[in-house]
Amino acid sequence: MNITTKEVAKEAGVSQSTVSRVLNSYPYVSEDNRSRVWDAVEKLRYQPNHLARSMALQKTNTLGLLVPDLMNPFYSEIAKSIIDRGQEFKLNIILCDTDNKPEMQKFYIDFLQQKRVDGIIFASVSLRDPEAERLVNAEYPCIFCNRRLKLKKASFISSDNQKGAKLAVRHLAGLGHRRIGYISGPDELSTARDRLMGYREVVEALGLEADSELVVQGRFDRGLGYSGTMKLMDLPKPPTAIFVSNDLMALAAMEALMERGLRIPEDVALVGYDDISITGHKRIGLTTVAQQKDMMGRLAVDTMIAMLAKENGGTKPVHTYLEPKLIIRDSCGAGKLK
Amino acid sequence: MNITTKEVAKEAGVSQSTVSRVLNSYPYVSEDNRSRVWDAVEKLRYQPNHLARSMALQKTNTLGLLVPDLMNPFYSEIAKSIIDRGQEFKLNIILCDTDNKPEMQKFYIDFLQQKRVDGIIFASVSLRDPEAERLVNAEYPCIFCNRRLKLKKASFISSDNQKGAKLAVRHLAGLGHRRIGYISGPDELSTARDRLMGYREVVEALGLEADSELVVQGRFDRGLGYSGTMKLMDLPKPPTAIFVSNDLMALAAMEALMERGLRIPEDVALVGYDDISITGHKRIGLTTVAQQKDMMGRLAVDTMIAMLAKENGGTKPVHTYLEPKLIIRDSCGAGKLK
DNA sequence: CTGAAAGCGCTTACAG
DNA sequence: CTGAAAGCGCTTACAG
Repeated sequence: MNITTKEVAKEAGVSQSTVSRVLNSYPYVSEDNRSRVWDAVEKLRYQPNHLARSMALQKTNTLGLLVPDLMNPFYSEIAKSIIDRGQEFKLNIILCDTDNKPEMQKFYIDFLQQKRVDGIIFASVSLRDPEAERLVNAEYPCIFCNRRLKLKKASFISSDNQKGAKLAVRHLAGLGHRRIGYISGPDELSTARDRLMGYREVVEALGLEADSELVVQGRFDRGLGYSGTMKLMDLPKPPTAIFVSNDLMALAAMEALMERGLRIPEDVALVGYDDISITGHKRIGLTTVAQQKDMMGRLAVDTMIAMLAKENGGTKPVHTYLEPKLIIRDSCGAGKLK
Repeated sequence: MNITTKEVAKEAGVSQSTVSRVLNSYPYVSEDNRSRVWDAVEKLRYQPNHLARSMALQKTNTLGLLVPDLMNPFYSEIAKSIIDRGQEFKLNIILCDTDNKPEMQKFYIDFLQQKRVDGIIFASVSLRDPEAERLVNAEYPCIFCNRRLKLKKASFISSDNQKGAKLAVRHLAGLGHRRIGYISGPDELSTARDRLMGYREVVEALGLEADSELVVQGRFDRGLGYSGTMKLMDLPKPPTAIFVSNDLMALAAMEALMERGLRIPEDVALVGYDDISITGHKRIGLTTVAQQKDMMGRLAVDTMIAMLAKENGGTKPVHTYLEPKLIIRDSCGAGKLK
């Protein structure tokens, strides 16, 4: 069925070794043989077998990518960026959606290792992730993208989430808000934890109201954005502004506020996080903190390539924090000033 | 570095053949040997090498999936559905985003073939796609999902797009609209062509206004939704309703109308297609035609599995049209009636 | 510059 | 029930 180098060799009247050398542009092959091989390749429509090649080379030129939720546009953008960047370097990406489930993550890690990927990029990890830690400790090539691992020797490319949160809260405070609610993400994720720290820091620094019930625990999914908002607005003294730790929840928060008949930003100001593309829609106009998603993906790939280049580690881990940026739209109230 | 069956065999004191038999739950192995092998596997943390296995078996248990645009939530949902369904059958999916570019499609087809995937699911194909046709004619296992190929012997799972468009246009007509604009997709795509046919059929059947300038050519991306709407509203006699052939463009159409100071649905009614999740947001409220995305993905996988099961084709191609469903929200004007 | 041969890590007739 | 051996399709020292 499939053509092999053996057939090509026969057709070209050379040995398999020579075919292989031509295919891999090995320098010392006579021009004559070189062109005969290429002719045969074309004539037979030869397609190299990556499996066999990977077997012989002991590397697959393939990376695994673990994302927690492909349905979240934030992650489809990250994934796209990683896939595109990988392709520039002829690196294939196997994309796996862990659905935020640790057991899925474990399943996919095993799977990727069995596929003998050259390394794994995690966008799905929690601060303390035993499986991921095991890999890092075993010197298996891993890069953490967006979410980082607590483990110091693990390399990551992340946003400066603490700073992002600070931008958001300071902005709200600057607009006169003293009582700012916060809907957080799962505490075991670095992104959620860092953003919460940023929020708290500004609340303290600026002497904003700091009742503990102003912070509600979310889960980075739609549902919690809704119920969290309801909970905040049910407070005896509800906040005048809400900062939501990701856009998906902020979108739901917006709906919760609408359902209550509250106007945004007049009654409650709202700020999200991530800058997924729909937030810029005129009907939405959500003020949010943008992350350099594309850069994050690119750097994750570049860092992985660097890691794979040095034979056996020895190199220092890379810890990169990308600059976040506040995108001011209508939902915070500042947009109206213009 | 990596443990092989050889090591496991040695550890268990049996031959590689026996290890292989145990690993693949081959029936005739003594209980004794069986447990020794499993013990060794655990002790050594053996991970089978899929590459070698695929080489020997001449199948990879992997499918390629080509989507035209991962950034469109419609396709990330399709992809998720296919990946999830694949996993239930231990089929791995390599997801490739062709970015709607034929040359990318060609690149990925080659790539997937080199990876020796067992088959390819196309969600990215145009009606006349030479590369895809070549594969189908060569009896290479292909399933077309959502977009179909003109070629009769190709199997596809698609929505009944003609019917979907008819539902939308009839609904608008039922609300009293006689002059309905239509923003189409690229003519070479089955989805676009079928929807256009549906639109035309209803326009004719109901004797609606049928000026040719009521139909503008779009490209299934945001930009064209915007400019197409502008073009329609610039008409000497603009339409009172616009049907847009996908939600991404409809979202942009919404913005274009807002920019013009036109109210939806009071001044212009709007209907989209796809029912991507954001259209249900309270701030958006876009009436749209829902496709059975999840079912489409599942069936694509199931059909592929059936195709792979029968040795050499001979079986008839599968042509499945899934039922679309009109989701009525605010943008068409009917929502207000309640 | 070139070819024969071994090896990558599995699976599976074949013979016992 | 079990093992030795060949084969899947490449690559690469090794020897010429």
